[in-house]
Amino acid sequence: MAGRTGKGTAGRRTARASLTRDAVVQAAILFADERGLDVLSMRKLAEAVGVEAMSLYNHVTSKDDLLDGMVDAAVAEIELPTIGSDWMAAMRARAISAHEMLLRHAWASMLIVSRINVGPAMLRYADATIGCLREAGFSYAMADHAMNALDSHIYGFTLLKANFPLEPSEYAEAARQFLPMLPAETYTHARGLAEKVISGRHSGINEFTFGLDLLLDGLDRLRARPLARSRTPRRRKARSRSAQSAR
Amino acid sequence: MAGRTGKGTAGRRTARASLTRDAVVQAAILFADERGLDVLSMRKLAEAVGVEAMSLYNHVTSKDDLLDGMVDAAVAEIELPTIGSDWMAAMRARAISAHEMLLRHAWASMLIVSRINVGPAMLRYADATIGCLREAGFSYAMADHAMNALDSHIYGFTLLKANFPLEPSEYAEAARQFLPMLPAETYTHARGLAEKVISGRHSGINEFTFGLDLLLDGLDRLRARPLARSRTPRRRKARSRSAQSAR
DNA sequence: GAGATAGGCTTACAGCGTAAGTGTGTCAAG
DNA sequence: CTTGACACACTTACGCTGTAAGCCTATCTC
Repeated sequence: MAGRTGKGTAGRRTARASLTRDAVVQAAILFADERGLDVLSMRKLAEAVGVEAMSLYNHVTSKDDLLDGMVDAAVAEIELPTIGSDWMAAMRARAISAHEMLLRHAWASMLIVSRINVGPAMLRYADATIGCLREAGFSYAMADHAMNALDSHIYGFTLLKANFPLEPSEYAEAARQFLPMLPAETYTHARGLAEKVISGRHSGINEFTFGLDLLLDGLDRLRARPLARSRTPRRRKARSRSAQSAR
Repeated sequence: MAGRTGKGTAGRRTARASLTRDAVVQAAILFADERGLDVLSMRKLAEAVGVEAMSLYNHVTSKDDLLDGMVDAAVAEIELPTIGSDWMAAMRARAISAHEMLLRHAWASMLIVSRINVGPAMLRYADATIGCLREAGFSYAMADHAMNALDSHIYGFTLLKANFPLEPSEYAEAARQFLPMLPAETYTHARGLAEKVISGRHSGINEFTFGLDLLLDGLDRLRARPLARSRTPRRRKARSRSAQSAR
């Protein structure tokens, strides 16, 4: 699954061979950015770089290998959290940086959540994140939970947003056109929301930072008092243990 | 894009025609549950229901139409939040029910986040959710933000979990085998986490409810003081000292 | 009976990932 | 300068995909 290491024999550089694994991966990223992941095929990518399809296989072992390379290159663009400083600011910056990368590369979210990623950039990214949280006083288990919750938000939010086919400026008009499909008796509340968007009193824009800050604030409280988790009475009794030590 | 309406001419029922759109969709769901979405092709599905591939197109307009039908049937399995009762319990139950459905139908998360879904079940689902939050005192805008944050967690978490190729019982052993790939100097913290899992002091299991409860608790606080609201530039940070803005 | 129709069927096509084998420009060693 | 090896591009071919187009017939309505 790993693929080639890139430049094996160090210094050698032939005059003819301009194509490299890295060039193929970069071309694939550019192609997917511009035309979409579903359009990316080995034949079309080959055409884009000026060779025949099968020639690409001299540089990647399979299309999956190529996709792995694309993912790791994309993850390498994420700003790593700086260990030691204010953890909340660092994790917030990390999440926003990841979100921005995922918007730049609309294909990336889908690839990341649908395959195993153990490239060097991904490992570095996870390592820096855990390190930042550990430094902030979280246990390994809590750091693991926190990273997982934050990543769920990052990928989930971005996927939902990327899927949504409209620009914010088009929301109101789209809602107006969609309204007739929402009979008032059946879909009272969805209709109410749509009308709010039409009226201009709600933009319909969902901010990435809304859910992110809910999570960060909650994590901060857990960090402050890892034992007594919440003030809400009902359900969280048995669970509060797993909050801190997770057996 | 919509697809057929199902039974057009009401009462008619031929003796011969046993296949219906619904039967095709249900067969596809069963197929995808058992063998995976990537294996599902029109030819294989046709074989499974005992017809030729092209015969399926008498009941669905395209494979995309079939996938739309699968998604809406899956969403229909989610327990709707009951309007009027304790909103937090209702939203918690909704999220867990959705999560369970997504685990039953491992293909569903990916389909839901990667296409536009406006089937009746999805509309009902969204409507009931907004209604529940409105009833709890959230504004339309806040209800929208809340639903989006919760859904991001639901789909993001489930996708990350579904992608992960191991059973919890295998975590420790897998971590042991993976350890040599993590040089201690380069990946100090990730290695520390892996060792924690190996030692048995951290299961490695990430609970869906961990992030979910962080979000619900945060929403509850926002609901209590709706003035410190969503678009706040940076943080609702009176008490946590590490207030900071990370742009 | 006559005609319409729903819903099977076969055929065909362009595109996919990639296994397998061929040809050639460039290198290091003799 | 020759030679052998290798890197790397090439062609061909296979089985798979979704689906357009058209055919055939059992069953319905009149």
